Amino acid sequence: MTSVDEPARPNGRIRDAARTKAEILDVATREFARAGFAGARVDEIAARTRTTKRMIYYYFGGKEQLFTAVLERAYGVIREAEQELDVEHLDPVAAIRRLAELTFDHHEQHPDFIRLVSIENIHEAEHIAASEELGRIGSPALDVIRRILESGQKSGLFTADVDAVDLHAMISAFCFFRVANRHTFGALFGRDLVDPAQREHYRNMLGDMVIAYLTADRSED
Amino acid sequence: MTSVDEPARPNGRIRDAARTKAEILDVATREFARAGFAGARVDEIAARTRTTKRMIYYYFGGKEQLFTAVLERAYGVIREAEQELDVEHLDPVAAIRRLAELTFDHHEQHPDFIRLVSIENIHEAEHIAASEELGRIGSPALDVIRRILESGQKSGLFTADVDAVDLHAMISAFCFFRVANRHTFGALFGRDLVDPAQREHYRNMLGDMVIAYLTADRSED
DNA sequence: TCACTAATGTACGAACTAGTACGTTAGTCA
DNA sequence: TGACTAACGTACTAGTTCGTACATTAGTGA
Repeated sequence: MTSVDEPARPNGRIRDAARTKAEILDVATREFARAGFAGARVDEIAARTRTTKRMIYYYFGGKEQLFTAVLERAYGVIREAEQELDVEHLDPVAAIRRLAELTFDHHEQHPDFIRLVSIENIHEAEHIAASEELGRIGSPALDVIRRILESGQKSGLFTADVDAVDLHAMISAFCFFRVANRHTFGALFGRDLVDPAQREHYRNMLGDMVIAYLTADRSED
Repeated sequence: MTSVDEPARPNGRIRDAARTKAEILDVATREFARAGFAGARVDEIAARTRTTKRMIYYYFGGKEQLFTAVLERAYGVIREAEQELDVEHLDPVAAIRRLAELTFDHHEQHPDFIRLVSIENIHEAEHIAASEELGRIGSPALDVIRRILESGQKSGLFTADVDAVDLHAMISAFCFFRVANRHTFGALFGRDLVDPAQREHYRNMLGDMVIAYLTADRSED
């Protein structure tokens, strides 16, 4: 996330629309992720920036639109990361495993993003629906999966009938759940899914699961 | 969930503590699931019951404790369902598949429960932590998984090193994500994970995934 | 250098919202 | 049958929270 700090002019205020907007988005991301949409406080967000509440309304229009902007930026970060995906020089099995691991890493490194997505689902994705930007972005990762799958299926390594969106859902489900449901799962089963000591274990488990699914012989059913 | 309706006495009020409590819990479940903890309105809950806000405070003490009570009951429903799990007469492969399918079905049939759990995770499971009842319940499903795994491993059907809690996490992740993230996933990828026409497809996918993972040969890595 | 506008700050209000003080009544048990 | 209490209702308040009216200033282009 774009964090900004520079020596504020001794007395007078500095004018920098881009910086002010970015700072509001930074703080708002944390506040919405912390407390949910209804729980987040516009006054609290304003207090934690170097500007005032007035500016939130000036730049974003309202709480609702601010949340949408926060979501847009958060999804933008993922999209960028996905665009740098470079796994297609690997053989299909290694490529899928690597892609799954990168999803695993990204989710782990962006718990606020996970929380925002959970929150947006409580609101039935109404902000995504209201956002032009979010409506039209595809998923670079999906294209990558599509190509790897095709190549793996052609060479007979993978079971024929697996769909890219489904595989993406499977990988996301594992990675998302691990971070999003960390707290209830920990409280109920006494196991921290995000324990650093278990990180490699779960990372391998994900890869094993996906590869096992893709290479399994399903004729026996 | 315990829904209650009976002919209200023409004029006078009826006194039935159990019914009043249950009715409050019913309505509160829906309201919290709809809007999250902070977004839920105590007045709204009261308005939708046949009693008044006063009673919510009389019986539960406050909004926070009401949410905890709602969670306790919701988890109670799952626990009951899990106690009726009857799969151990099946061979290990069929038993695990059946167990996964029952989890799949239960999650699908209780979207409000899924939402409550998502909400509780936003609040870092603080209500579960505050609840004696929820702290001490184990998971009947977990015991079942443990026994099936052991039997499957003993007979050499399953890979040796799989842990019951991990397998439970894997199954839950798939089932939970499908329901919880339905809206954002649908908005971004144009696919409804809970589309009835795709139900059997995803139900099979889950079973295939779990069995493939459990029976895969991991020696080659 | 001056006028003009984008950017900013202050102060305030209207509506909402969790929670409570106080009064009432239905059922029950001695 | 009468007294006692659990169960219930009404009306209100204190504090919060989103949003805005109004005033101000920094930068910029003519």
